[in-house]
Amino acid sequence: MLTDRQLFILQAIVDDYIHSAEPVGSRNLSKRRGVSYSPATLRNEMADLEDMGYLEKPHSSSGRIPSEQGYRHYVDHLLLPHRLSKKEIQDMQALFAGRVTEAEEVVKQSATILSELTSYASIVLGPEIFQSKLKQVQIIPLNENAAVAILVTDTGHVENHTVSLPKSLNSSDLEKIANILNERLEGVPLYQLHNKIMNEVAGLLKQHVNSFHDALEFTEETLQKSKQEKVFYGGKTNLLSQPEFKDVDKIRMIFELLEEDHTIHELLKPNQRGLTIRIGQENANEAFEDCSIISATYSFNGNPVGTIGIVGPTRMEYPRVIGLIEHLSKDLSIALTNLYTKRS
Amino acid sequence: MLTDRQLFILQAIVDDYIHSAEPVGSRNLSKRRGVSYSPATLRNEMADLEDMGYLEKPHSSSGRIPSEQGYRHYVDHLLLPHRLSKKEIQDMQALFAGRVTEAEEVVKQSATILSELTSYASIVLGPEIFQSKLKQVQIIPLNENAAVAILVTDTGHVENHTVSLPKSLNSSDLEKIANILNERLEGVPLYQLHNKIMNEVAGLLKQHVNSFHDALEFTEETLQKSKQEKVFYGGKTNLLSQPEFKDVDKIRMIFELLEEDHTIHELLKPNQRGLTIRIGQENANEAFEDCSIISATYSFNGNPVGTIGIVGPTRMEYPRVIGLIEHLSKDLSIALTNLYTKRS
DNA sequence: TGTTAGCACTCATTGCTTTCGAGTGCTAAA
DNA sequence: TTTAGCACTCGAAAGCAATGAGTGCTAACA
Repeated sequence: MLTDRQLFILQAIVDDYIHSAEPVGSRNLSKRRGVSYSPATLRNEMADLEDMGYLEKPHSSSGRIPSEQGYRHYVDHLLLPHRLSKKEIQDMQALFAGRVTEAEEVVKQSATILSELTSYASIVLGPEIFQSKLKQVQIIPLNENAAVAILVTDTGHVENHTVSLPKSLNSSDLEKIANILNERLEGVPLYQLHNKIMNEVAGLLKQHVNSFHDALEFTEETLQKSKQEKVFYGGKTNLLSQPEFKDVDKIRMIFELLEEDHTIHELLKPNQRGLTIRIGQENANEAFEDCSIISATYSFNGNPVGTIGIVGPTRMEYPRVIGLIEHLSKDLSIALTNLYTKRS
Repeated sequence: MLTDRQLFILQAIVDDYIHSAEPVGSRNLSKRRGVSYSPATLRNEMADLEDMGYLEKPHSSSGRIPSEQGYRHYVDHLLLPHRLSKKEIQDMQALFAGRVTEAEEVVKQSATILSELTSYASIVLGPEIFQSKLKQVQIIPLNENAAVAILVTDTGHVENHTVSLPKSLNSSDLEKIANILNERLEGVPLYQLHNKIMNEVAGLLKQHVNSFHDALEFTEETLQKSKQEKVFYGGKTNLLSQPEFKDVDKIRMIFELLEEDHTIHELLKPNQRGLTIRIGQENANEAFEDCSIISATYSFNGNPVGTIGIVGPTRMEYPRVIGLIEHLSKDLSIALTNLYTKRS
């Protein structure tokens, strides 16, 4: 077990290294305000901390840097709550000051703000819209082969895609189908659409439309949701300013990974609620071995529907980033939930 | 004026440097197949070419590299038409093989393909939709304060945004407004909407809706087009593999510029028709001083509506990139125009 | 007169030393 | 238990010679 003094020293070293990016030596550490031990004492303690795996040396005669275990212990036990500055809070609240009408838009802007405030890169997932409810369906024929299907949800989200138009359906059929869908499906959560179609709509279609098979297929296609994996990035370029990524190969691996939306989504998708911190190898991905990712879920009407996260070097300003993410994820959840419950 | 031999040598040097990224020396050049001059002769000619500004030396005893003027001359006078490979052509055509129903989607995918085929970064602008015609307007109230406005164009493009709902308009007013708009504005090109509203719609509104002033403002807001500057990027990460950008600061400047959509749009917006090649300083932007940009407009029903472009180092594979861009811009124009004219 | 061989020269790159200094571990004294 | 002292380590920076690909120039050659 670590003594109080060891904890204090570990904390001091991590704090120092986070800001300097330079290995911390005993001499400098002892000069730090608040530290009243001599270099020699510190050396002894630092050697012990290294033996226990909390610190490491880049080479045998250099200062110490925190190991991943060191960061982990710092994050788990030594973190002082960080006071956000006025400006930080204002910048975040400015997001919600305007009329919040579209969830996805706000979420995208969150990514931007977050990367600007942290000068790391941000990743934002979602919001997953399958919980929101269908408000209206529009089918707009474009030519004899294709139509645009538009789904509007109660959260103001609009999805659209083109659907192919079976020859067997004429425009009066389309109108009927649209009417049936709007009548039967308004207020139905998106994830239940498929069931509802099979159980209720199919029967009505059979009753009112001639070529039932085509009509059913067309209906299914019309109500297809866009792929769920919405991944937005902000401030990737910020990473280029970090000294640990001055090597182009390293940053290339990171950037290549950040283009794989699917992998990123898997990595960050909202499984557990609340804040997650992954340090270095904990990310289980070679490209991220020198990165830490801090992420938090945000929720919509009480259910987690997305994630906001920050990618930076393992030497990350944990206290501040955690403060920002916690604050923003809360604000975001409130804003989205307001948006949701205010609907008629 | 350059002699034939000088032209030949210039071409050989540019070709060589483009592929090796190493300064070209007389000795190696003379060993090149097809070159039958001795190193000494080449040295004389190279010195002359340098005096005339077509070549330069990184330092006094190194081989030559093309100057910007050298690239310019190469591009203007020495370019051999490049035969695209089967695979390249296939990859591009695969874009249009499927059902092409939405212009913007195809255009985005063009950016991806282009960056994959070239291993440079691609920039794609547009398509500017203001020429397309309004097909239908939908106004869907979300709550007492806001509604979603949806515009569908004859090209299958769907725009949507939220609009605030004046208290003075009730749902029957909204229905009336939507009816008037659809009746009067179908088939009207988007850029004429404003005029049409003022000239024709305003009168009808006054006639049918009580609070005329609110209604007019609401209508204007409803038909607001999204901002015209659509800029898509592909394969930025490719640039990290180029030896000229192994310096993080250089690449950071480029990436920062590539985040300024507005500047990029200004730089590439379709002014003149056809192919444009900007080499190094011709881009008039410090971040691009080591980059060349090759771009071509694509058109929609005969009018240029967008641009596809490639950003790479000045040492770019000009012949191949030009071949690809020309081919793709033509295909794209045809595909879009087909899409357009096939509409009912 | 245009081409080429020869040669001295240049300069980035590489590898090797040296120096410097911040840092360490260890021992012994306080 | 803490600290002063000291020898030691090792990366970074500086200096230096060797290497070699390249040049410009001159003189010989066809």
